[in-house]
Amino acid sequence: MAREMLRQGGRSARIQEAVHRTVQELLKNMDRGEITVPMIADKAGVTPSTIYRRWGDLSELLADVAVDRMRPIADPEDTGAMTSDFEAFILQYAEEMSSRVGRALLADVLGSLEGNAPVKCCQYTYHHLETLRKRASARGETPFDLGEAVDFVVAPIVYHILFGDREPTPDYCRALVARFFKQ
Amino acid sequence: MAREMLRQGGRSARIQEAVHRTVQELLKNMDRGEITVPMIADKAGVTPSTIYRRWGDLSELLADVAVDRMRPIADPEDTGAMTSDFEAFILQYAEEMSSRVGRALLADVLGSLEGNAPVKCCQYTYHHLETLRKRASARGETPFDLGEAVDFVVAPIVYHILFGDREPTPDYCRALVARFFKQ
DNA sequence: CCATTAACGCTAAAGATTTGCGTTTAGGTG
DNA sequence: CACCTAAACGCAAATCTTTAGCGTTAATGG
Repeated sequence: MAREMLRQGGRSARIQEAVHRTVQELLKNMDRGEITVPMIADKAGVTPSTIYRRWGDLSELLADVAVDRMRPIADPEDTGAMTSDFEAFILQYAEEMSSRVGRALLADVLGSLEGNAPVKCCQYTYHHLETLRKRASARGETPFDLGEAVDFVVAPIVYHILFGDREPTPDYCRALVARFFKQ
Repeated sequence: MAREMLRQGGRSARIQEAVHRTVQELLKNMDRGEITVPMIADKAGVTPSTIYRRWGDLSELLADVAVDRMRPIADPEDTGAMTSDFEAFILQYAEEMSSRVGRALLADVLGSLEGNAPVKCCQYTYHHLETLRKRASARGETPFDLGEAVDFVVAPIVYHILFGDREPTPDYCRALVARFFKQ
């Protein structure tokens, strides 16, 4: 997001909502390279200057929307055991992030020079991992370390998606997970 | 780079050279957010349309320049043993990539939607690691696996730089390296 | 040395971004 | 609850960026 809103209610919120929704719809139907601020403004029923003043430029707006779309809606599935919980979460994470949409979200999040979209995005991941960790603790399993989970499993997956040097296939992801718990 | 040049000599090469040099100078003195194509064209003594036709847009040009700047100029230092070679290389890699300039290069490389800047950039890393691996083999040491080196060490460093969730300090990097060789 | 055509320069048109100014309205205050 | 203040907006002019047409230059191959 650009700056945090000083005014949260009414018109301001309605416009944010309309703009976000418009961006998401446009992203479904066209390449991000073809999307422009005036185009978004028109479809959202707002003037371009409103968008420029509020978000700065297109990449900040896209990053804002991307972070919003990445926000967790549900906790990771509970499969009954830590390792299977973890593996299930990672497989879904890799699939989502390596999809066309996921790659676009990552690009948008990392493309914002201002703001702190990257940190927010990565906090969502930590949050999910933390949920799994607590769940494991509650079961009496010896929990894993958050930082190590990111280093061993999440980081490699994201690296390969970003640099395109290999595909994060389910087999590859399972191997990462296995290596992590066997360390 | 946009497409590969069909004509490599004379004027075409001079212009590429001038534009690249101009971009690098501008990057030293100002934020990338303030740099524009007409500004580059002016300082390089070219018309803007030439840049647009050849590179497409600013982010492609920046990616092209960034890849160029990342191209290895020298092999990693030879310290006499594989583990110290590897650690020395990683420490330098982390320092370069986490610097102001390095973060900008990474952002530019990953910011190009077209082209294959990310793959090229990452191939440079593989090339360096391969050099270290061969050198170890020649010494009679049992060499490490390239893919695992990226997964265990390079990927976490890059992840933390990109998402800003922690600093890749020398201590942290050394711990990654130690974990890799102890695995 | 000549022919071919990729790549360039110039310029006008189209489009995106910024800016000034008046208006609306959210959030606070008496 | 009516009022005040300033944030956020709409509108429109000015500025800047990007695209496209067309003639010119010069790299490459014969």
